[in-house]
Amino acid sequence: MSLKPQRPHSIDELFARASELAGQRFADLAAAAQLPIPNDLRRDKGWVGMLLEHYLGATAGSKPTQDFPELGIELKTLPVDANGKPLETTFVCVAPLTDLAGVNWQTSNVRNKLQCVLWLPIDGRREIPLADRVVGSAFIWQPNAAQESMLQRDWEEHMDRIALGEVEHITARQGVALQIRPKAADGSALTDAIGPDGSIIQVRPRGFYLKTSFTEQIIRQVFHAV
DNA sequence: TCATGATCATAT
DNA sequence: ATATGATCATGA
Repeated sequence: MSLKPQRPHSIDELFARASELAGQRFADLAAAAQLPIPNDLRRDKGWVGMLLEHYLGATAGSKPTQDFPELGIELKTLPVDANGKPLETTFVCVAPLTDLAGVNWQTSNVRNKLQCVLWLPIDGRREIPLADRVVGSAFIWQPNAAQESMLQRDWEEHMDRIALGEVEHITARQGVALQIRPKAADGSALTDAIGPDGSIIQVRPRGFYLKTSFTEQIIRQVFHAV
């Protein structure tokens, strides 16, 4: 476990590697990877995700693809509390705000990323020192029919508003499972979007996120269903 | 208390 | 600026 793993060649291999991480402390994983561990995540919000990507051999970089495209799998960490309840929403991908002709749910980036997810629950409790937090039990999830139609309905509602030039009227309260929120480095980041009159306007970039109520049901379905 | 809107780091 | 990885922190 101290060596950098090679890229997994099968889903079983990937899952086995992920499963081995259960119970391991971030401090030990960081030490083995020879990575410095921050005191907290305030300035390193993606640190845990990057650390686990490293261990599982995910492709680094900023490509808009699944983490393991040859396996058709997306890797997502999920910070949870002592009861296994998600503490944060889950970022999925950036929301397209222009050039929407031809975009549909079937070929959407959201559906592609969520078709098969290797979830890695992690201890997200801020009251526990980052070094002492541990990885949870990995599980692979694919949306069932009800979940997929819920995601599709939300996605289509959001995209309709965007197409109608109502992006600035979208709030995180909209959507049952999938919400849209700002996704940017800071308030100065701007991108093109469709305005109320159909012309191009500048707005804060937006992203699709899974609401905690949705990921909580996934957790329940996997760990509390008998 | 908790979710929304804001923000942080890094690579390209 | 946009993509990845997300969590922070304050208002409700």
